[in-house]
Amino acid sequence: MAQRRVTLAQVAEEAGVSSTTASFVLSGRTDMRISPDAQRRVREASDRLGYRPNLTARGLRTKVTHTFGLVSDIIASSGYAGEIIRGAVDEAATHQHMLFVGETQGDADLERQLVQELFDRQVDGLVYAVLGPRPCVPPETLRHRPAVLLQCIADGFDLPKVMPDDAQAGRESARALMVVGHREGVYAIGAHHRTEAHPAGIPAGLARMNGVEEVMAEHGTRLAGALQCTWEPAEGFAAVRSLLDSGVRPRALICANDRVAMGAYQALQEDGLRIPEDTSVVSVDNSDLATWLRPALSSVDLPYYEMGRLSVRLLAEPGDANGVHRVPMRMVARDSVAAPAG
Amino acid sequence: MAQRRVTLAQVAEEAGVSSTTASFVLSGRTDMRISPDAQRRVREASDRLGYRPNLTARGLRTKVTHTFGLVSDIIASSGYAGEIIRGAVDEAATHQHMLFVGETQGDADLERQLVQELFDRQVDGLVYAVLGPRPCVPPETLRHRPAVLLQCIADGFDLPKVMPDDAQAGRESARALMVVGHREGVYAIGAHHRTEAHPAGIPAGLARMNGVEEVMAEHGTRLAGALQCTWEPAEGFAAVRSLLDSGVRPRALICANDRVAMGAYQALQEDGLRIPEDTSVVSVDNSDLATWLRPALSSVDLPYYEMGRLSVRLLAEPGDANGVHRVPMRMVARDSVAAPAG
DNA sequence: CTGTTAGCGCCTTCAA
DNA sequence: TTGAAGGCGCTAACAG
Repeated sequence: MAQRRVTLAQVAEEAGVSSTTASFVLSGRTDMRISPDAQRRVREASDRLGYRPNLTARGLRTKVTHTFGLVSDIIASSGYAGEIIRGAVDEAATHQHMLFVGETQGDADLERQLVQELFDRQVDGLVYAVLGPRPCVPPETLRHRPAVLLQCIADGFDLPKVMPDDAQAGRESARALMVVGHREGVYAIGAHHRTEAHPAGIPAGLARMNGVEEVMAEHGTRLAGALQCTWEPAEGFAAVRSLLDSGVRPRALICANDRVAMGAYQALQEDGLRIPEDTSVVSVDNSDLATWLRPALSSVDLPYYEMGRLSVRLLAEPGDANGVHRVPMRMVARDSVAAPAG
Repeated sequence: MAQRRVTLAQVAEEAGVSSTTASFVLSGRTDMRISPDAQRRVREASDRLGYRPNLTARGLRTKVTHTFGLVSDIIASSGYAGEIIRGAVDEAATHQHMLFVGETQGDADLERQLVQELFDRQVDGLVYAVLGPRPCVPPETLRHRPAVLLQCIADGFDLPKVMPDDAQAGRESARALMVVGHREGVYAIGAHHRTEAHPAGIPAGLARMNGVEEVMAEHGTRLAGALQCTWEPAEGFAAVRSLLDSGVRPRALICANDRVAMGAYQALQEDGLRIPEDTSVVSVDNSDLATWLRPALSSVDLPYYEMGRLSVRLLAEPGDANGVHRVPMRMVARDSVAAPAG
């Protein structure tokens, strides 16, 4: 068992000063003049004894804990969304804060409880995150507290909100194809499928499609078609399979994410279509998967790390930051796009 | 700004009792008899005022914070290792604890500092994790503290250690092939390549190869060959490519992980070899990738979530748990294995 | 059955 | 330039 920790009082005694003096010296404050000699004695005593401040006590006294919380529905589940945590942890560290991480599995009760508990622990601020950009209702407790909403579309909450710029993602996807000359035979795969939770279609998908259509319109053209499917490889495969089976030879595919693109690759390759010579493919996520596919996949970066970072930064440097902060999504070009043949 | 929090003293006053009584009632202790009437009054006052205990103050007083820490070198970076965090967070929650997450980028100084700071915050215990199973030197501070080592091979630290059972993974891989009749033409891909950090080969790889060889020997056979490569798709592709180019038609491949297997698929398919009819493939990771490949890949589960969970459990329920805890790695059979043709 | 008293370890006003 | 005293909010001995 750890031997009893050294306290400030002990350091003070060892140095032959009062704890007040020791406190001033060790917290490096200069507004109160302490004689150089006393300073030295305190420092030496502290080192000799291996003093470490009790941060719990300090937090109780000052009401500032140098702690942030990150609560999300199912954060790490989606593989790379763990990047959000990394971004948040890193940014917290640069501000000398530690990060509490909590997960609620989407259970609203648990969520309220968790947020509550974090504030019971006197966190200096809280990031409330959901897995994908979507409407959601944060616990009321957040309302008048230092907090940031991540990927959470919530009207009536006057807080900073961090969102990926999905419309830009759509524009970047389309632009990558337009710029090499594609105009016809461009299909969207997994565009914005409807789910029980999102009867109008996934918000991210809708926003991206708007971006795609905007850019294609600027170039005097439009999508040849859009196939709905969930955002998994098997579904992407099936969607492209059905397209091919109906006799279509698409010139370019705009895939909802890298996993859908993987399915698309499988279907195209099954029919001997070459990427990018016969069919160009672009996608969104810029996950590792994009680099693993052959040929490597051009994909719009989904900046999880950056979003985690920014959220915490907004906590640490509040300023006047309420409102939506859109994190850029830029195309990372690889080898899956070429000019249309012929 | 949050209005001033309600304190226990205020609840006590509102209920017309002393704060001691209020404290006993609200922490649900029964060893001291409080009249039902007083209990009711305290509860009502607490509800009416919206009382929430200040956990910082409680922690200072009791020296128990209901907090654990998880510090690792580069935790979330590897995609699915974020699962470790999830497992740890979940298990902490079941023990009414919150989890601090910290990351050190492998910097030893930062590491010492982080561990120190977590104990300054009075965490009840600490998981020290590294990305892959490997020898490492935890900060001395951990020595006489409640801590668990995760994937960290450290002699001289008398602490519970959690490790994946890589030898079992090797046995499971080989067994899946043996059981359907493979004896010849079995190659290991990315077996245990040497790196700067591991001149003798990656520890996990070595352990697995031992398992593979053990089982194959039991069946009176051995590997036809082992190709070294780093554990990425491009390298797996290149390794299998070179095998095929040298005229070999392997009957089965034991891949170091799902990414290597993905590269293997690409090479095999390029040559028109069918999986599993011509060549069976097994692997380790059981990542999502295994389900995305066509045909779906049989892969030994790498239980990140479970390891995170177990580590925290060992913190929460210490018992006499020092020594190594091996977490089972079991084959998850899918569609990439078949009996050898002919 | 309940209240008084005394800290946990630290910071900070005030007086010397 | 320094020290004494008080209190952050809570719990735990010990009386009554």
